[in-house]
Amino acid sequence: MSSIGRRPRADALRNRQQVLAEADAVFREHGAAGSLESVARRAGVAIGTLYGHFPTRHVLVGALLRERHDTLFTWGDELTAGDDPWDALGNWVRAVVEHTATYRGLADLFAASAADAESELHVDCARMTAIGEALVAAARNAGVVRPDLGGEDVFVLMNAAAWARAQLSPAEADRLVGFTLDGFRASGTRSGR
Amino acid sequence: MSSIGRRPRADALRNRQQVLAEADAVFREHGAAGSLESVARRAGVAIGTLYGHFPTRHVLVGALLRERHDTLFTWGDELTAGDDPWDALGNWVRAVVEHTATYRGLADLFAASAADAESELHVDCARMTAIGEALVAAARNAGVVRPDLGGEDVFVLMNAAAWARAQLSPAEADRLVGFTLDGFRASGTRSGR
DNA sequence: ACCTGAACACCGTTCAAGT
DNA sequence: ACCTGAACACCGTTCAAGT
Repeated sequence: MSSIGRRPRADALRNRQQVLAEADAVFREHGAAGSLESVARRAGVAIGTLYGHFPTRHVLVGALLRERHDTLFTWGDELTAGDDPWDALGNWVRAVVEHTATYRGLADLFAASAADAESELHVDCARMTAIGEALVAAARNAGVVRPDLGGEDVFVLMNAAAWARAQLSPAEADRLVGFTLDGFRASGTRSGR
Repeated sequence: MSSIGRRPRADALRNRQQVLAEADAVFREHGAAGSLESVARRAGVAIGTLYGHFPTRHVLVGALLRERHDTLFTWGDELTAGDDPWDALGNWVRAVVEHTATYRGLADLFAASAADAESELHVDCARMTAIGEALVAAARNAGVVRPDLGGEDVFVLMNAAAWARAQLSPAEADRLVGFTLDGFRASGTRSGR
């Protein structure tokens, strides 16, 4: 039998939570590639303790995002069932862009994880792509997006825009999203005409 | 009097060129954030020699890009004088995206340099933005792009797409460029209708 | 069961000493 | 005028030793 379900030691639980809290702070300040030694230092634990709880950076980031992703993905599934597929797609893209920009460099992590099935973040990327795919399919059925648009296009836009949001300027990144979404529309359905 | 115009020592010149050659190789393999120690090692010089010639990473990258940028920017100026402003804009964007993707992480360097007037790459970013501005102005006069489009939008698209090209997939990044350029068009002028 | 911190390998950057 | 490489500060990651 494994130890699943076993109550963890009280100090271990506290260490784990301290590390998560400080990792969030360090990643917000210095990006998702921020120093793990500084995380351990700020959390008041030895570096080995950090590695004991989170063997890789992907696992640590994955633990930090777990809750936020659960909420985000559940909401994404609900969007799929809505009645305005165009607005659903736009709202989804904007929300994920904002989320992905919370840590500078998170888009790079997602890019690496999408291509690496071993990464702890791979399932998250797959889920994100799947939701995009569903939203695109609904919009395609409604005839509001170009017929050649795919879920992958949405994933690329979201990550590229998140990169721009964190590295260049939030406002400019939002403009980029707006222009590109307009480019996603089916010919002749643009709002401006 | 400064030593400008003075003939550099033969060994110094060779070291400089060796460092440039190996830096290009290392940056192509490992990105623009690749190890400078490995560059020096591969070039057969001490680390201090590298720093003597190139005091910062920006200076080194700037020296590597100088020629390519001269060619690129001269061509960009010529594009401005052409007779099809829409094609000119598209060709410019696609060429710069491909260029910026030669070193993974170069878009990040450009993003940092655009915001930092002290960076050796800042003038390059300013020049890139200025050419984009001129191309957008010409396209706006011709009525082929939305009136609210700016040169900054072009800069953002180019860097975000270069990021996507290097981190995700070249083909997908090109699709993103295509969609976004379509979003740049003035209402009612899309090719597909 | 978990924590500690030394150990190893690597890197960026500076600078006194050489030629 | 230029080159060298030791020195310092920092980091990622592992693992034997402790409790």
